[in-house]
Amino acid sequence: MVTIAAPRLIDRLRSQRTQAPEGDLFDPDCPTRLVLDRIGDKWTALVVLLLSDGPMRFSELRGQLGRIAPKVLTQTLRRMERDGLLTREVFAEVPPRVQYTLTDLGHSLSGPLAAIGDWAEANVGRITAAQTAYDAVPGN
Amino acid sequence: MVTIAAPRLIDRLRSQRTQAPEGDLFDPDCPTRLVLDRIGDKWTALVVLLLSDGPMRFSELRGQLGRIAPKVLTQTLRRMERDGLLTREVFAEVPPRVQYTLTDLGHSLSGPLAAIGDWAEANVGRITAAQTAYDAVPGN
DNA sequence: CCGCATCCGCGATGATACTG
DNA sequence: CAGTATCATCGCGGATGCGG
Repeated sequence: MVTIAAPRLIDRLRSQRTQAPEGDLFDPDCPTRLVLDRIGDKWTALVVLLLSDGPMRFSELRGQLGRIAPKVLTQTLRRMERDGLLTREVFAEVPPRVQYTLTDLGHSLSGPLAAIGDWAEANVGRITAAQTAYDAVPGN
Repeated sequence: MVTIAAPRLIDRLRSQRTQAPEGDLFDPDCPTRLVLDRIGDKWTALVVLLLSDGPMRFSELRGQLGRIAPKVLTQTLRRMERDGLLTREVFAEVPPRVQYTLTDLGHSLSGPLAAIGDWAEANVGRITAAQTAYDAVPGN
């Protein structure tokens, strides 16, 4: 029933790659790997999805994420700012307010990420089922 | 110029969630988080993309991935097998041969993953540029 | 050829407490 | 409110060597 196939990446892989256009995921030395690392860290993907709806401030993000240490959230946001995924605006008010806004680059990532997220939410059941089935076999 | 938005996930987040249909990414206790962890680990995504083109054996994967320790590849493949993403077939030949094949579940993941991969390859330049720009500012 | 066993470093994550 | 500082942990990922 499932007939999705991965197109461009694999094609480029099969053909002898002489010069990657921009980046090559399968080149161990290509910084493209860094992108996957970022996406894969525990919070970046969630932050992108949250901010895709509009700017948020620190506490809002913290509340939505739940159980994230302030230090970790700061680290995540700083790294994302460095990567150009979001911008940070500090308002000299009392009480202080800091607003985080997704850049165009960040917005362009939210689409693919949402697809992954939807897939995850749709298929958790199958995965956990597969896990228990696997664990039920004595050999494993 | 970029106008992509993340749809369903956020909608579900905004509306008071009484009962998630299957899983809820923003619930800290939902195993959906595990999915992101898997995707985010260093090799799973690449393995899915490689296998989306057809079955491969251990050594082939190892060669394409480049610089992966056998132990780590084994761990990755076992975990993916447990999660129901691929199947493992051992052929009693000399020399022995072990073939890894993507399941339907695994194939259904390759689409979204390829999108992420394409995004990564297309935007590495912007990211690294943003990084050097960020690092050039004395304050950071 | 496949991959298991052992040892290990290190970065990511977290809990807690404190400050402008 | 929005962080910073400090300490502790934990498991990924890697190196190396051996076995079926």
